[in-house]
Amino acid sequence: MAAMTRWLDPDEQRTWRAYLTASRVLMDTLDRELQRDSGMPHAYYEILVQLSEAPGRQLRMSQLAQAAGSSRSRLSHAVARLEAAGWVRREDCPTDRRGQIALLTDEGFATLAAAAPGHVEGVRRHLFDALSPAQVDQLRRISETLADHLTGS
Amino acid sequence: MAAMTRWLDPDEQRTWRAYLTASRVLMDTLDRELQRDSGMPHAYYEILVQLSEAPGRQLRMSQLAQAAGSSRSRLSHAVARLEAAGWVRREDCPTDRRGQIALLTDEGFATLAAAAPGHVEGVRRHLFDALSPAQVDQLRRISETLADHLTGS
DNA sequence: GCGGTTTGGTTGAACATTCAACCATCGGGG
DNA sequence: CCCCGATGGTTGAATGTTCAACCAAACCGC
Repeated sequence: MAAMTRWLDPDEQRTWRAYLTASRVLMDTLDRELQRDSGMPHAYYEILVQLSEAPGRQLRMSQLAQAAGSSRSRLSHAVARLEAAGWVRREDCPTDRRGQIALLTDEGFATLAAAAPGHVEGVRRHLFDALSPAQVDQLRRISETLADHLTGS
Repeated sequence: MAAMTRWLDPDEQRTWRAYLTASRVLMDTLDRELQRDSGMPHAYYEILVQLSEAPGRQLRMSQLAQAAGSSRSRLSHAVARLEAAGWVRREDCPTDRRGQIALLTDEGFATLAAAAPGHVEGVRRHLFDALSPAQVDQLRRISETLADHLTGS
């Protein structure tokens, strides 16, 4: 037997709607800026960032998928595109014959280096400039709590 | 001449990463639950919700696009699908021969009513249950500030 | 080392979104 | 009244994402 639905009260409704709108508009804006200035969607930028921060600028496909918050299938398609663009290369993994290693090419690194300043400026303008230092701190705690809660369960 | 990039300091980095992860995982989770339980993506759910709350359960396409945070093109495609599913119907606008009115069918309303409890439960479980009342309040203020900032500029 | 399960990764089809081009109508200024 | 720019909406192609099916290699127990 089903328990009664715990509906949202008016305050929660308002919070949820505001959150939905804000995160949608923020992401849309950053995504469009990145596409306009660097010709890639935010998800692809994330992949390049993760690779650039990995030792040797390379990662196993699975680890890269995890780091970039992507499904393996999605990553597979994405890396195929990034490879076609010359920004990423694939190599066989020496220790596991099933494995593939994605590695950031010099050209990919250069593209990322060119894209980063504009994107960071966008994040600052659209997010941090609007919030007080206290709010930034609150947002960090809230986000970390949520991420823990979601991945923990 | 370009000004120096205002890079993110370590605290800001951490906040931005946490926010990215949390909002991505939250939305992915809710989206997958909605798809599994009701066979529609979150964006389509939003369209049905907006229609259900409009007077007469109908809206002009443009207003609906605005309300659902969608481009007109996207909405056009989406409504075509929703119409094929029998959840929405299109009618000509009597006062503007260019216009189209989208209206929620009874079947669409029933589908929405069936989907809502599960979805709301998901929002509560994945979002509100993880946060303290103070944090919920903070999140609301932050989100409203951001939305204002983004749509204002 | 054999057979079954799990893991790593890819593939193709279905679906969703974006972008630019397009058509029709509306509305305002000569 | 006519023209012209702005508005409302759709379309098709290109691009991304998801889902399920699949293959191969690794791991595990015996």
